[in-house]
Amino acid sequence: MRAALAVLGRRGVAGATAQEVSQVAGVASGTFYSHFGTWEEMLRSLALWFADSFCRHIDESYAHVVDGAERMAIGNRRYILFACDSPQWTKLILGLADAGAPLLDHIGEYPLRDLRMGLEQQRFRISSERAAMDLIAGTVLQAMRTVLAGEAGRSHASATAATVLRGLGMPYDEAEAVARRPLPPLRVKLPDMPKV
Amino acid sequence: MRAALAVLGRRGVAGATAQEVSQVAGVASGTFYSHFGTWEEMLRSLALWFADSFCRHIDESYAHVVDGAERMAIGNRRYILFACDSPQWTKLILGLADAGAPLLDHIGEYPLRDLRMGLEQQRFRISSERAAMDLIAGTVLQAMRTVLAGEAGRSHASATAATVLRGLGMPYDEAEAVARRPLPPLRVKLPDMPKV
Amino acid sequence: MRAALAVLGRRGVAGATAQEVSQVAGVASGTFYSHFGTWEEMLRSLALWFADSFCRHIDESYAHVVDGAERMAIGNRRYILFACDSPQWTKLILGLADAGAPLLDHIGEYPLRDLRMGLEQQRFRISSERAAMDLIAGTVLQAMRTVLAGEAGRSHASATAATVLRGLGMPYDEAEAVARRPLPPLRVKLPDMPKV
Amino acid sequence: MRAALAVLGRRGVAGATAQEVSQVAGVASGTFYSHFGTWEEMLRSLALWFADSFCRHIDESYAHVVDGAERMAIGNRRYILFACDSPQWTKLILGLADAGAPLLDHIGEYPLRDLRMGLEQQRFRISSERAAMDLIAGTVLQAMRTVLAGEAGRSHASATAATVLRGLGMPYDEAEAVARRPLPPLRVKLPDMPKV
DNA sequence: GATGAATGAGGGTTCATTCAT
DNA sequence: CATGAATGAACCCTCATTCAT
Repeated sequence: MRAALAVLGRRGVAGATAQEVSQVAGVASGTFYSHFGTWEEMLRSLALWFADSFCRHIDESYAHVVDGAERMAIGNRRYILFACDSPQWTKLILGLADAGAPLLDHIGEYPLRDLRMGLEQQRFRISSERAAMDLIAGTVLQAMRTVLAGEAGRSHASATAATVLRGLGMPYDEAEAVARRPLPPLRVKLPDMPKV
Repeated sequence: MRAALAVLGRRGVAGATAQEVSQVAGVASGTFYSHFGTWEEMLRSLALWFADSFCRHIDESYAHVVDGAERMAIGNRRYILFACDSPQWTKLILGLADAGAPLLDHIGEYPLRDLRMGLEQQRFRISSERAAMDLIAGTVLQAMRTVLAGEAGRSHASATAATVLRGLGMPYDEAEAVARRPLPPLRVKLPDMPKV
Repeated sequence: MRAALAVLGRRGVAGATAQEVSQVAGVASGTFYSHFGTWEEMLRSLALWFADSFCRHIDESYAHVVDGAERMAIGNRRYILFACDSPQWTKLILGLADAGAPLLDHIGEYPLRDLRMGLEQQRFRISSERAAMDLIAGTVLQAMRTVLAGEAGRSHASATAATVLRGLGMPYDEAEAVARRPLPPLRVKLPDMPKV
Repeated sequence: MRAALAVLGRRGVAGATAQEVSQVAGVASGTFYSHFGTWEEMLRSLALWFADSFCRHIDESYAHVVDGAERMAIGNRRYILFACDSPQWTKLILGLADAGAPLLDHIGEYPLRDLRMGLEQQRFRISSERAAMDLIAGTVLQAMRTVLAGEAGRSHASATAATVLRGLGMPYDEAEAVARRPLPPLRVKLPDMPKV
C-alpha cells in the first residue's frame, strides 16, 4: 500500500505498473495479486484508504467548530495546503479522481455535511445542492491542480476558500473574514514517499 | 483528426490507440506518425483544434453581448448544455483535460477575457484572479462530469452558472437573473461520431 | 481426491489448478503437496482411483456373465451410458485420457480379459490383439465424446457395442442380438459433483 | 506456420508457447499476433492447413479407387503409416484433436464419404452411421497413439484397417484381403521438422 | 502434519513506433 | 509521401511449488 502510494505519486496513476509497486514493496510480483487481485482493485483500496485515513483526520481536526461556513472554509483550505505540502500525494489523489475512482464519493461526504450544516444555520444561500457540490469539489480540485503546477502558493488556500464561500451565497467581506480565520492544528502523519 | 475524435470519444482517452485512429481514418498506421510525430502531440493538436473550432463558435455566438457577467453565464451554460447533448464529445474533452493536455489553457482564454471585462464593468468583485479562474474552470468541468454521469439534466446549466456568478461576487438575485437570460442562438456542426 | 474430481470435472483437466482443488477440499494449498508431491502425480492417483472404484464396480456388475462377447458388450455399453448420465465425470475421464495419464492401461485390463475370454470361447476372431484393443478403447472413447458433445443419446450405447463386436469378428445379427441383451443392474455411487 | 508445426510437435500442444513459435519462426513475438490474433486461432489455422494439405493429398492418392471398402482401408492405413513415419507430426495431430480443435470435423469428411460409398455398394452393413464414424475415427486415432508410443509397427496399419472393415460389417477374410491390397503411391512433402 | 503467504518464471497479449518498399 | 508488416519491451496476471511458522 505504501509502495503503491510512492509509485503512483511518482509515475502518475496512468504510468504506474503493478510490477514497480511490487518491487518497491520488496515483494514478488505475484504477491501483489495475492493482496489486491487486480490493479483496479488496488486503486479502489487506495482511494478508500485515503478517504478513511487522511480525510478523516482533517475532518476531526475541526470537529469542535460549529459554524458550517467556517467548517467549509477549513476543509477547503486544508486540501489546498495539502497540495502545497505534499505534491506527490496530491498527484496521486488527482490522478485517482481523474481515473474515475469513486474517490470523490467518499471525500464528498464531508463537505456535503458541512454544506447542509451551513444551510441550516442560514450561512449559505444556494439554489441547487448539486450545483453547490460541483462548485466545492470542482473549485478545490482545480485549485489543487494549480498549486501542483506551481502556479500558486499557500495564499491560494484562503483565496479559494473565500471564493467558494461566496459561491455558496455569503457576502463578500464575511466570506473573506471566515476564510482567514486561524486554522485549527492538524496532526496527520502520512507515510513518507520513498525515494526508490 | 476526425477519426481521432471518433476513437477517443468511443474508447476514452486512455483506451484509444494510434492504430485504431489510423484505421478509422483510412490510412496506414505509419501515416499517423507522418502527421503527428507522436501520440502525445496528436493529443495536443486535438485540444487545439477543439479550442479553435468549438470554443470559438461558442464565443462568437455571444459576440454582441457586452455585459461581462452575461457573457460569463452564457459561456458556462453552453459548456454544460454541450455535455447534455454530446456525451461522447464531452467524454473526450474531459479525458483530454484529465490527461493533462494543455486544453484548459486554450479554452481558458475565453472566460478569462470575460472575467476581466466583468471586473472592469464592476460586475464582479474578486480577491484573486487565479482563484476566480479555478472557480470557473473547476466548477464548469465538474458540472459537465455530473451531467455526463447522468446525475443532472439541462437545468443544471443555469444553476451552475448562477453559482459561478455568485462566486465572482455578484449578489444572489442578480446572479440568478443573469444566469437565466435567454441564450443567443448557436450553430455548431460538430462532426458526427462514427459508429466504427 | 473428491475435490479434485469436482474441480477437474468443472474446469477441465487443462484448466484446473492445484489451488482450487485445495480450496474445494478445505485444506491449505501446501497440504496438497504433502499428499501428492506434484500435480502430475495427483492426476495419476486420480486415474488409479477411478479405475479402482468405478471400473471395478462395473466389472463386478457382470461377474456372473460367462459369455465373453456379452461381457464385452456390457462393459462397452456401461461406459457410454455413463457418458450420458454423468457428463462432468466423463469430461474428467476423457481429459485424463487425453492428458496422457496411464488411465487406459488400468481400465484396459478389464476389456482385455473379456477379449481373451471371448477368444477362448471362439466367439471372436481377430488377427491382432493390439488392433482389437485399439478398436475397443478407441471406439468406446470416441462414442463417449460423441455423447458428451450431445450428438447422440442413450441408444448410441448398444449401436456402438454391436459395432465393436463385429469388429471383433462376430456375425452381424449375432452382434446385434448380444449388444441388446438386458444389462445387469449396477449400483455405483459416485461422489456428487459439488457446485463450488 | 512451419515454426508452429515444429514447436507443437516438440513440446506438445499443451506445452507450446507463442513466444517459442515466434522465436523459431525468426520473428518478434508481436508479429505472431499480427498473423494469428490469438493462440487459439493459430491452432485452428493449423488444423485447417493440415486438413487442406495432408488429408487432401492422401485422398487424391486413391482418387482412382472405386471400391468404397478399399478406399476406406487405404485411408485408414495411410494415417497409421503416417504415425510410423512422422512421430512429431502425429503428436501434433493427436494433440490438436485432444485439444478439441474442430480438426476431426474436417478430416472426418473423407472417411464419411468413403463410408457412404461403401454402403451404396453394399460392401458395408451397419446399424448406425454415427456409431460407424466413431468406430473409424476412434480406432484409427487410437492406433496412431499406439504406434506413437512405440507399441506397434508398420504392420499395425493393415491389422487395424481389417478390424475397422469388419466393424463395418465385412466378412473376416474379405476384410483381411482388402486391407492388404497394395497401397497406391503417395507423394506428400510435409515441411521438415526443424531442430531448434 | 498442516498452513498459506510468498514466490517468480513465464504466459498471452498490446501498441507506440520504425523503416524498407 | 504513404504504406503496413514488423518490432519488442512492457504489461497484467497465473499458478505450481516452497518453507518458515
